[in-house]
Amino acid sequence: MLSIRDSDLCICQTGRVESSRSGSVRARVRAELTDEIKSTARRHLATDGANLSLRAVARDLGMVSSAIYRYFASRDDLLTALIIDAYDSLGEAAEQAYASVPSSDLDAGWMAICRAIRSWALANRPEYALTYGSPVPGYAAPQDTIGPASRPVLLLAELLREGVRRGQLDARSTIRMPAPLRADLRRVAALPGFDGVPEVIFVRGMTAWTQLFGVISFELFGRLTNAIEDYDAYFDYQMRVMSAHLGFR
Amino acid sequence: MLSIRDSDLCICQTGRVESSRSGSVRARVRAELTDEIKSTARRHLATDGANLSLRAVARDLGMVSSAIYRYFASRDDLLTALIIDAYDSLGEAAEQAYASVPSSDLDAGWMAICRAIRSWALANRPEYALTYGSPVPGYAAPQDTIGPASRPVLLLAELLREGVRRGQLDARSTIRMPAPLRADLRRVAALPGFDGVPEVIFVRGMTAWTQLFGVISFELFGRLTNAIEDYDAYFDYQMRVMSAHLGFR
DNA sequence: TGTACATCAGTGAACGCGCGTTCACTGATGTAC
DNA sequence: TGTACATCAGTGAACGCGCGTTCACTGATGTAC
Repeated sequence: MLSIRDSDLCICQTGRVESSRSGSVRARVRAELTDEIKSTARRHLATDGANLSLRAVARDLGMVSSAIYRYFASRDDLLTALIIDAYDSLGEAAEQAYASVPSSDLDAGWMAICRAIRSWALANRPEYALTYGSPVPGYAAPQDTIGPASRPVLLLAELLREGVRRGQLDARSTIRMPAPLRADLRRVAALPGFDGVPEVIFVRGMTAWTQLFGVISFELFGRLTNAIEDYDAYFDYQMRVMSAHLGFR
Repeated sequence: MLSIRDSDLCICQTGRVESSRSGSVRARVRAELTDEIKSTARRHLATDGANLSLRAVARDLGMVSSAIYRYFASRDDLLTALIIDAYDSLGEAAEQAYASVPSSDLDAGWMAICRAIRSWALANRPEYALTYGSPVPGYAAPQDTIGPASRPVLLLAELLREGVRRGQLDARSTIRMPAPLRADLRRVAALPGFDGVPEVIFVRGMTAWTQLFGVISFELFGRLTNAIEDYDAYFDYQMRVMSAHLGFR
């Protein structure tokens, strides 16, 4: 309780000096407290999972529970904010990893994305469960989450487009696709971000993408205990298998 | 409320006649009510997910909440019973599907297992989320769940062993496995049920297995909305890709 | 077959706790003149 | 620079609800003689 109040006062005192030039102090304090609420809530996710308690968060911050309502209209709104943040931070981590690799090396790009996503998941387990685990009972994700949620997968699309552009992806197929599946893939390939990726390659991308999250979920949700000990080696191997499946050359 | 009480009386009245020969009536009524509690709880899983409420279940059954404690020692015990039942019913469904196909046709066996598991998941969404989704916050699965939980994957092992026995699985590998991964796989291959499956084949089985649950989870947890419409076709295709990956011949 | 006692299912009240959300209010911060 | 008013953050009490679990009790079912 004291810590918050004290820091508020500090900010106000220093803030008052520059209040006229750098936007209102109130706005800055507000932004900071919003962040603090979110990060406290994030900590609670670890133990409570999706049945996150507003009151518990408020208690941790030394506030009265009703004060949270100045920042979030409801518990679900707070949850939504956490979900959006999670997708964004995952997306950013993956984007940075991909950017750090020469775009000519598709295999390296793929492995960088995979490893970044797994690292993020390991470092942010509750957030991973929240976003890629079972849906939260009684919670329906609003439209605002769609954009951030597709950020990671758009990176896959970028990788595939790059491969196509460079002629480094083999578009021949061994397994015949049924017509309805082809139709679905064609529709997706028309969406912005995915345009220009042939169906055969796109479906391979989906296989690899599913495998990526499948392996991570198996690891994090405990499906590999008593089987795998060296998770790093296992993950890397499985992603290499997918790299081969994607058919970079 | 009335329905339960009435049926109890019915059973008791007819039961009294044959009480001496077919085991105690009490035991039978007890077993029936235990089942009824579980199936009511199962219905609640659909809306409440893992934060299942004992009181709500009792209410639905027209009992007082404390009465449940005659059947389950705690809420977690009830949850455990549901989890065990889920694994068992999934395992049985998969086993039956596999048994209905000639054991010489490995591809057919694989597809039968996959489709049975997906069908079960679609028909039992909350149970799927409970067993293969994110772990329940604050709940630690006891030892009793391990057996049932491995029932489905033992079927994969059986399929692989059959393939090895018949010489229908190619044990050559294209991607080099690092030593620690090989060690892990060797350890698993020594467990009862998996014995005799070469590492290379076993790791392919894990790839396919991960993909199976990955695709189902993506479908059920809403990761494919706005992309795939014909889920059946998509699933079948992905499992065929895995069949090819397993390398039956 | 009948009686006496033990077992057990279900009751109802209580304990002690939690939660999300609303609302009238205080007092501090920001703004316009 | 100083004053008057509007905005806003945080309070504290309350509403109405939920929960898991315990416990002394009643009355029915089962068992042994």
